[in-house]
Amino acid sequence: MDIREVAKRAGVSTATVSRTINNLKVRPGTARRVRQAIEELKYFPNTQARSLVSGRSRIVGLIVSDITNPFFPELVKGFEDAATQKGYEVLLSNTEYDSTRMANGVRRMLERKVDAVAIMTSEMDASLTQQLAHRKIPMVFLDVGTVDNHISNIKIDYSSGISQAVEHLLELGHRRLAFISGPSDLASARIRSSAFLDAMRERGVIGDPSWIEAGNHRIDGGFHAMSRIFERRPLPTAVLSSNDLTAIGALRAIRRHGLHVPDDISVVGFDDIALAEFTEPPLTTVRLPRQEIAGKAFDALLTSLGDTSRMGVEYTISPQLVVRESTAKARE
Amino acid sequence: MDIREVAKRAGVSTATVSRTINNLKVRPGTARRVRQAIEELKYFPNTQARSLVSGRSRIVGLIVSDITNPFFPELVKGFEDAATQKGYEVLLSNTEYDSTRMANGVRRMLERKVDAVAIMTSEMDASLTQQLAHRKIPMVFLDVGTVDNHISNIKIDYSSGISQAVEHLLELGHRRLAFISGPSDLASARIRSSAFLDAMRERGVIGDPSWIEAGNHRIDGGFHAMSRIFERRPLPTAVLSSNDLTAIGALRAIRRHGLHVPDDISVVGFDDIALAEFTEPPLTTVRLPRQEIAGKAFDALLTSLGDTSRMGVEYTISPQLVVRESTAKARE
DNA sequence: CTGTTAGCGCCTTCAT
DNA sequence: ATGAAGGCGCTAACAG
Repeated sequence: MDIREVAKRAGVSTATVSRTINNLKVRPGTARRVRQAIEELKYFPNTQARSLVSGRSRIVGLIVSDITNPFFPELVKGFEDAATQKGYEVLLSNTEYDSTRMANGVRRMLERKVDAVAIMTSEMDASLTQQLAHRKIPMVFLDVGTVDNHISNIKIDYSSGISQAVEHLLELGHRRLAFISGPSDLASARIRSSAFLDAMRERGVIGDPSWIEAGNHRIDGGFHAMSRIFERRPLPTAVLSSNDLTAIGALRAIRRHGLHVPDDISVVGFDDIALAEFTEPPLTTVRLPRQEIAGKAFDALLTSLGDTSRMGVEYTISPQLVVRESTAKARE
Repeated sequence: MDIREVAKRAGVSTATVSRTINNLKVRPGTARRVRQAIEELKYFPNTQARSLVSGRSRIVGLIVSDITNPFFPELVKGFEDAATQKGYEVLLSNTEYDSTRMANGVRRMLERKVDAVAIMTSEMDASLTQQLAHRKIPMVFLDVGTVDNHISNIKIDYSSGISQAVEHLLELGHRRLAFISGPSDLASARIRSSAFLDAMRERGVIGDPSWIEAGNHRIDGGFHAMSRIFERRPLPTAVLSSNDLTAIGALRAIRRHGLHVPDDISVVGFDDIALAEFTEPPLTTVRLPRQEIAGKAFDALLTSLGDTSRMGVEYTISPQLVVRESTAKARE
């Protein structure tokens, strides 16, 4: 079942069938006959042969840190939806935060001749991206700065997100805000921390760096950070967290400490993972729209692929505060 | 950068290079020279060309319901790990529990010429699997019975898992056990329900079907089912849930009701999703080893792929009770 | 053991 | 607008 059979049945040459499939110049009547033959034979082109000759695979790579981290599944799904809608397949690679695995992933991408790659991990290895850049494979990064030839970027306005959260808490009358940060080797986590300080300062509240306690973006880190916060006086009346898992850990520590959220302490997360809606109480958090991020990332790639001017593009994503039940008026 | 350049540099024919790559008979010395040339040129074979001629793509399909459902990420990861380790790529498809999307997924698999497919969705469309069967593409299912030509199955011993949970609760002195089921149109959920009844009966406890309340395998379903349970007297002293999300909903309803887990009511989940460890209190649950399921599924596929006798294989997976803090001795 | 040759299924000049 | 022919990079006979 190949292009020749279709050609025979439609009484044309294989070239004409090929042109019909690819929407090139074919007389309407001829095209119709070809399409009918295709229909009748339930023919579809052999992707391998196609990419062998065209040099384009219609496969895009997606490199993420860890698909079991609740941040990523939605991102992956959004990306795949966008890709499959345009007739692309996705080659997924988990780095597990490990550079060897990252290198393997890149190798697989190269072997399978991906047309473009989205790199949505937190940190990057320059030598690996160079391998891709060298072959002029368009890339898009998640918030790592520089747009360049073939390189696009999805920028996230963390400041805006953190500002909204701080604003929300200040409006509720909170003045003593603590912040549980992410791992300090994670750029996006550092940005969130300083955005917190900035937001406080801008609003004339003393943004004391000592109100920042270190977490690790996991539940246990949030738990321990919150436990350490309890050893200090005065206690904060509200706690902002660098991500939702951290906030969940904090919620747990607060409950273990015999206090109640939000009556005693307000808690705000960041990311809005699916679970945030179902914590006890439901978590007020800053939503990072992952479907949108994924969609824009794919768009950026598509743009680079279709464009002769090889410059990447930059899209900015704005997080949005989602108020649920873990925040309330400050009591004091 | 192709096989010819390597051949030239090594002073052999392309056929010899090909043989070296594929570990066929080549004189050691020659092979060494070829490998060195490969090394120096950083050559790797073009996958497309390879599969065009061999007819095998070294891509396996993985069809799941919804990657944002916490049950699946670990499964996907396990499967990809197993696959990439053997040099296969994974083509992932989300059905969203929708048969149109499922059909699209199968079409994509066919177009990309997958060598085999793992179908890990809850329910199946026979006409679609026939398309695959027709092309003699090996398949493996998650617990849907029949092993056949090219068709393998990963069987899950739900009865054992449910039994362990029931046993655990009975040992703790519980006699009034309720069960929150999954959606009745889901085979695996029905099996769990009847396994509950069987387990009770076997142990001489009245397994009253009215102690089964309907959930939907989501948090809200667990919440509402538990709320309905609270309208009845006598109250159960322990609740077993068809999956963890259901149990989380139940935990929440119990807390809202002013009762305490495990002091007032014990709760047991099923699946052991990552989150189960971090609920409040940490959830006692029956672990379904998803990495293992994924690994066995891929093994089954590999077996079918390498075997001339076309019969599929069956592996059985045994769930394992994980005792955490949501279960305690019955008070009465 | 190794080289030569003929495709795998498709797209793409180059003619017509 | 269409057809004929060559080749994408590789593997699988078939010779030697």
